[in-house]
Amino acid sequence: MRAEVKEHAWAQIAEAGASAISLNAIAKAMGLSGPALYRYFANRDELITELVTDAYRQLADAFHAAVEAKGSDPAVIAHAMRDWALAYPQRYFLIYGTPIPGYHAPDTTTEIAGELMGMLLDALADRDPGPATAFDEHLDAHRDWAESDLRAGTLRTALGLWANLHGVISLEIANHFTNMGFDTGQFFQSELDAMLGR
Amino acid sequence: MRAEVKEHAWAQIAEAGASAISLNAIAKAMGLSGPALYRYFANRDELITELVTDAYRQLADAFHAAVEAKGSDPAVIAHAMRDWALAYPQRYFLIYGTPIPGYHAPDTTTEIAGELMGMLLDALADRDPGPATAFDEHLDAHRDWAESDLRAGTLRTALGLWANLHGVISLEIANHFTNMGFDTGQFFQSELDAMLGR
DNA sequence: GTACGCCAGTTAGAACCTGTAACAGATCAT
DNA sequence: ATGATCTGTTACAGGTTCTAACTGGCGTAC
Repeated sequence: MRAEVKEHAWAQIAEAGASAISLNAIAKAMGLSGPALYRYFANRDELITELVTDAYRQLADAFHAAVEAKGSDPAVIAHAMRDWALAYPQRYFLIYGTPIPGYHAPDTTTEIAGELMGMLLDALADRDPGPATAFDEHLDAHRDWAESDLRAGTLRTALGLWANLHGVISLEIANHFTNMGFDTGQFFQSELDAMLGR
Repeated sequence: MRAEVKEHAWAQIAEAGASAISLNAIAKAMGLSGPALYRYFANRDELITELVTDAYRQLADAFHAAVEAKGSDPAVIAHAMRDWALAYPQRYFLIYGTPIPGYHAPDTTTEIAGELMGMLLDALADRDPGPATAFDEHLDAHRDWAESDLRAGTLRTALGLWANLHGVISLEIANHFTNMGFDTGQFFQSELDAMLGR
C-alpha cells in the first residue's frame, strides 16, 4: 500500500518535481479520497522523507551493481552515478538538489551517504593520491567519517572526485550546458580523465 | 513597489526556500490584502523569474567587484563565487539548484550566465591550458558560445573549473559536508589549488 | 450467534494558497 | 468639473494539507 502510494509519487515527481507532489492527487489517482492516505503517511513530509531515502538506496544499489559488473574502479562508479542521474534526474535532485529549509535528513540517509563514500574510497584505495598537500594534514586530524586504514591523500582524492562529479552531473541535468552545444558525455569523460588520468 | 515586494520575497526565501514564497503572505506583511500584488506581478512565476534574474545579476556584480578589487584571476573569481554563495545560499540555489519543472529561464539569465563565463575565460586566457585533449577537438567544433580568439584548451579549463567550483560550493552550502568534520574552507582552497596549481 | 473492537475508508470543514472578477475611492489630465 | 486611470478592496472559485467525526465491514471473543 505504502509502496503503491510511492509509485504514484515517483510518477508525479518525474513530471513536475518534488515540490509538486500532492497527496490529494495521488489519492485521486488511486481511486481513493483525499484523507485516506493519512492512514499510511502521517503527512506530506513523511512521504517525501521516505522518497529521499529510497532514492539514496537506489543510487547505492546502482553503485553496487556497477562495481559488481565491472569491478571496483572510480571510473565505473563515476559513470554509474552519471547514468543514474540522467535516468532519474528528479531523484538525483531529491538527494543533491536544493535542500528544503528546516528539513533534517534522517540517519538512514547519512548512513547511505557514508556507504557511497565508502565505495568510492575502496575504489581509490590502491591509487597513488599524488604528493601530500596542506589539506591532507588537516584531513588527517578530521577523518572520523572514514575507515582508519586509508591515507589522507585518498580521502582528499575521493572528496575532490565526488564534488567534481556532482558539479558536472548536476550542471548537466539542470540544463546549464544546453545552450553551449557541446556533447555533455564527452565533457564528462574529459573531466573524468583529468581527475583520474594524469 | 516591486522592489519592496521582492524585499519581502527574499526574506521569505531565506527562511523557507523559494517554493514557499507566497504572494498572499508578502501582501499581508506589507499591510496589503492578497490580490493587491497582482497589480505589480502578473503571477507568482513572474515574481520568481525576477528574483532569479536579480540573483544572477548580483552574482555577476560580485564577480565584477572582486575582479575590480583584486584583479582578473581565476582564484579571485572562485573565492568571490564561494563567498557570495555562503552569504546568500538560497539565491545560489535559485540559480544553480533544482530547476523548477516547466520553468524556462528568460534570455536575460542566459546572457548573464554568458557574462559570468566570459569573465572566467578572461581570467584564464593567459594561462597554459596544458596538453591538448580529445575533448578539445570536439570543443573546437562547438564553441559558438565563446569569443573566437580563445584556445579550446582554455574553454575546457573554464568549463572544468566552473563545474568543479559548483560541485564543491553546492555540496558545502547544502550541508553535505557537515557530518565529516573537516574545514570546508580548507577543502575549497585545496580543490582550487588542484585545479589551478599543478 | 451475538457483541465488541479494530481498521479502512468516507464526508465535512478549517485554514491556507493562487488567481479572477467586480467594485470603491482617490488622483490626475483635459 | 468630468472622465479616465490607477490602487486598493471584497467576494469567490478551485486548489492544497490536514483534523474530526462518522460509517461499514471484518475478525475475534464470549
